[in-house]
Amino acid sequence: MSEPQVEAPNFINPSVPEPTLRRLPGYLCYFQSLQQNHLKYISSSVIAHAFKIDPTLVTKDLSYTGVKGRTKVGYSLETLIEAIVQFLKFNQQENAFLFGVGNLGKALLQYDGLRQHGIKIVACFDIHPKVINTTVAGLKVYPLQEFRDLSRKIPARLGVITTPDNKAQETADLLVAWGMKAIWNFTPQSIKVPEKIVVVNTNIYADLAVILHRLKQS
Amino acid sequence: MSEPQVEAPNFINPSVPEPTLRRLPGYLCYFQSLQQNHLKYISSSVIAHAFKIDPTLVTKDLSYTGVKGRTKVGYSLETLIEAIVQFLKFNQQENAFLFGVGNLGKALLQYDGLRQHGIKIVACFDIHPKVINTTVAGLKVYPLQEFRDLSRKIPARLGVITTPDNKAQETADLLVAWGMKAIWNFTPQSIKVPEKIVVVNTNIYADLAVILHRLKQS
DNA sequence: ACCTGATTGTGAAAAAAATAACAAAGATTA
DNA sequence: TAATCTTTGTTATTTTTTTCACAATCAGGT
Repeated sequence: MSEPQVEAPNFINPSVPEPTLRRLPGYLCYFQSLQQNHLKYISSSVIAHAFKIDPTLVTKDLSYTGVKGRTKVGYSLETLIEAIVQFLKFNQQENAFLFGVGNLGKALLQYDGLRQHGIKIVACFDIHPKVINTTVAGLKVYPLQEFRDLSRKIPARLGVITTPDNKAQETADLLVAWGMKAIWNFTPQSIKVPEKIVVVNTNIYADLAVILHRLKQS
Repeated sequence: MSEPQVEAPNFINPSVPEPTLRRLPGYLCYFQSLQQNHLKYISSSVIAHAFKIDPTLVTKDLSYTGVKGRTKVGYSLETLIEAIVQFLKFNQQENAFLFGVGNLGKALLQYDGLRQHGIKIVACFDIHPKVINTTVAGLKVYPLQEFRDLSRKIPARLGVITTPDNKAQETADLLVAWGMKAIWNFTPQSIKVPEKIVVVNTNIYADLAVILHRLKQS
């Protein structure tokens, strides 16, 4: 634990494959639970078994974070965890605005997990009088009109869209207009934004489709 | 609209690629919104543009559902929508049990979208006295002990896990023990189940990792 | 001091997915 | 009626991702 096992952070960073990026948070969660059980080291084959993938793939995924394993020992959990957290920027606070305080919006606002992974929702908005000015998870719900003002007062680059599906596009337009750099879209509706804006869609129906398809096959 | 444009449903079904399966619900939502705007036909190039992917890819995805497009016209929206719904089994009711009535669990219970896509949550369970016997979205919250009995009375193959992370594995074990065939795991924790059980993980941290990575690059 | 066997890490091969190229069909217009 | 031009749909190619094969390392035991 004395010498640094992490090297070449993101300097030699030949564009991480997206599948790798998507697996890393899963590893992280797994490693953290192992660490709570007082484990110190883990090998790629054990990880691979837990995730039902090939050990080589695990090795390659982990290599992107810069960690080095020790022959016959495996990877240090502590080092791995720190490296992945840093690599994924889960320790750097990123402010976010949330739009649409319905069931899902409320769930996200009350969810500790986002905070623990660097996302701080700094304000939330809605257009329904019934929720406006109520408080959810310690945050006042503002009318959408106030987004413009607040976006000037509070620095944030990320907008979370949890509106009804048919409001997704106009909300996205608004976010872009007031300077958001990234949009996390929880509606199944595809949204159109300028080239440079980062958009990531979280669409549970995609997962549902996979479940139903596999279920009917088996 | 008179002759059937849908043929070869899933007979000649050379295992649909998972990426295709995951894109289809997005198309469906898009088509439905277009239909509400009284559009009748759509071409692969327009779809491709909306989703920022290659038109050929759209064509191939749609071909799995058995729909045939018309040269110079495109695909009939009505036919497409019906074909995708049938293909993804969104019109066949699938009963589900939900475990863990926290923020996320409640949000899912109150969410109409699942019902509209064939998922009917028939009962929900928790272990905390504070929520047991309360009612959420018209469903009584049962103590986990009653799962065994209820699973015998109500036929269901799908279990939804929305417990805290550290309860995911034991919940999964219970689901398997009482005959669930598929598990939809909303915790980031990877779970270990017998070979034949279908598991799909919905892990928002995977999406978060992609956002943060793209955000820091740009 | 020397095996032994588990483990990392890398480069090659295979598989999967996306894109490109192109042929065929058929609305639409001249 | 013929020409044109958009669109589908198929086959080939390229790119991406995963898996395989194997060399190098080195803890732990003999």
